[in-house]
Amino acid sequence: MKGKRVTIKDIAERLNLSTSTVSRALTSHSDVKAETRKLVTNLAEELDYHPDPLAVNLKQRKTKVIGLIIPKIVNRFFSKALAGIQEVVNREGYNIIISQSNESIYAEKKNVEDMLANRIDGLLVSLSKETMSADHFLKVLNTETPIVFFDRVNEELETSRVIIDDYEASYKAVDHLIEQGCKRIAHVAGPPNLINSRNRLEGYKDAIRNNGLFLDKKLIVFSSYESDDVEIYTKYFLSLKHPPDGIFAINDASAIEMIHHIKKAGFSIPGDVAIIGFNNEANGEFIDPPLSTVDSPALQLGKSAARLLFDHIDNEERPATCEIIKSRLVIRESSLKSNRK
Amino acid sequence: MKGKRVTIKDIAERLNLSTSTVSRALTSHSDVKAETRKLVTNLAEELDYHPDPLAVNLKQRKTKVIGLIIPKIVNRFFSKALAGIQEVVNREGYNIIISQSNESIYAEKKNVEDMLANRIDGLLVSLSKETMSADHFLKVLNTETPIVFFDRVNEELETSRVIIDDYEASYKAVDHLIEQGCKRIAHVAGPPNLINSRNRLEGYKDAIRNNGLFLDKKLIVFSSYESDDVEIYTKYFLSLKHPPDGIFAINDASAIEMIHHIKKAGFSIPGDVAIIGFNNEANGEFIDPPLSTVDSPALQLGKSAARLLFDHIDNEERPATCEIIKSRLVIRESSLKSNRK
DNA sequence: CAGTTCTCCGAAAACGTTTGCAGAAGTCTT
DNA sequence: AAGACTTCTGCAAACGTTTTCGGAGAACTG
Repeated sequence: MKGKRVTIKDIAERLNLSTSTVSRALTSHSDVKAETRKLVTNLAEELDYHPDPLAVNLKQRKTKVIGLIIPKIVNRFFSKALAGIQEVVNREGYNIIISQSNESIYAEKKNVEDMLANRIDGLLVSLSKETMSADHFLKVLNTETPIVFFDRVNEELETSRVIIDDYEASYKAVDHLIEQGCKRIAHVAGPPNLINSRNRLEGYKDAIRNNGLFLDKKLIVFSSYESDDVEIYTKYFLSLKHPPDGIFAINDASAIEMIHHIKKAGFSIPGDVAIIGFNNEANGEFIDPPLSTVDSPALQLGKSAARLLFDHIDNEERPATCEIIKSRLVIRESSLKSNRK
Repeated sequence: MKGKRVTIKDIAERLNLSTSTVSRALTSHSDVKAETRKLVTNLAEELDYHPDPLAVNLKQRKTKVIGLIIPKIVNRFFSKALAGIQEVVNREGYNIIISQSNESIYAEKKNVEDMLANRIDGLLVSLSKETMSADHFLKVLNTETPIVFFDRVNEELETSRVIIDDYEASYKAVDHLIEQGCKRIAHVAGPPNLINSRNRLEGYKDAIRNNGLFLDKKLIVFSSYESDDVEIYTKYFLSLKHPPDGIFAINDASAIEMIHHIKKAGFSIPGDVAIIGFNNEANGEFIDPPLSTVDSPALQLGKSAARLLFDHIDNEERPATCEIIKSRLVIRESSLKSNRK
């Protein structure tokens, strides 16, 4: 006995009304007598009526679905952002269709195509590490579907975006390391085509220079986010004639792994080399030594991005804006050389 | 110039055909001359025609959406499962609507209601830690919507489920600890209403007993998955007259935090107490000492659950089954007392 | 060549809503 | 008391498909 959904027609028949009146009574849109409205809403309640989203959407020419393209769900940063997005999206009665680029530009393009074939009402995206140009998003824009980029954003397109204060965060982190007495600070940078990697790199450079230290290009490496990456550049750092006495890593996972390798090589942390990570991931607090890091509010980032997207969906004329979420330095022991803890 | 979607009618007009013929030509369903089919498909290709999923779904009485209810997205285990689910769901051309119970039975019930109001074609769920009974899922079953439980499953309902081999995994982990010479092994168990917690507890108990050790109830604590939890029960263990010399934890996060507290209290790992975690999360490999754990294949779990769900969607008569995914012991240093590394 | 079977295609209904238009009451104005 | 508003409601079209039914013509059968 397949639950036989209650339709608007059922209500109309039982009340001797037309479907139009019932519809109007329910959507509270236009004029219908208070009395009949009461009648309708009561019966609807009683029968546990829910309008069929399929029919409504077809009529309204909306899918009530927003697309999300991220590099990797399992990346904690993105799953946190997803949680934030999901919160506001659900509150709006929308659904999300997720797809992962897996850091591949090829997959990203394919995802965009799929999103377009389905009909989505809006698109949220954080670019893959391989993405250089944003041409594949032009098609989406042509259909008047709003896009909001977050974290790994694009700057060519006339779209809204929300990012964290990468430059400042980076500057503050490096500044802190210098305050602790570090003279040779290494930086593990992200893929250089990502704007946030570049911003962090700039923050790093400026902090070094403004403090009168020597900016040694040998102390900068670019992470490819590959798994065997970390061991390689850690060993590289340690093999230098003048190894770094401080490291600003691309993320906590990288920092934690570096600590492991450095300790194994017989150096002490933070004594020989101080380390600070990025993202404030779960385990950083409990490793040895506890990891200093930058708390990047991924959840809030997701929420803001989603809200911004709905702004655009609700108001076609809304001009594109850029929102910046403030991060926060979290100092633990891995970066504390001085004893004034 | 809002992209003016190409419809089946446009094709029909340009070819002087009826919409029905075009539809048939495209769906390759029934009889239409090869020649006209060619004509239609070519033009469709040329115009970049995509059937409007909204209309198709309304007609087909399907939403092409499956619901997913999990405790927390940011929990790495679940985000991995989500990645697996997402993979097969997307391949089937379905979308996912996600909701989190946040470990609350109240939220879980609400989520189920929402899923029902939207129309979903299937439901994937992993229960909250508070869930005792599964009555709130009966409504779903009444609408003939298939449900598949995974990991944190329900046993009352006549539904398919996929789990990991909790009992065996637990047994093997504890067995390993005993092999290493542990005599007093503690167990951090999960909420006792979750079947997988109970299975692991049983595995633990049997391993203890079958090896002729004394099963000390004082060495069993139940985790509530709250964040301040770990410190409390770690201190409890250490305060015992006869503290444990081995611990089998509920998950890696807990194990890592315990290691932190135990080291801080002046004990050595694995010397004084050996530890093994669960889930094989990212950082376990690089902490000090590297964490032994049980690798639980969340991705595969998600994939299997999703595939099972589609089996049910495609075939209403499919009987409910239970699939068990094998886990694997990952031995690192945190559990190695003997030197035969 | 009349009857039968096939092959292909079109008309129209259907899925469950929303909405423009118009008409039926009722109320107000003068 | 008749016109002019209001206020409420119903009809029917529409959203873009799929699908049932039946019909036209071609091709075969005897």
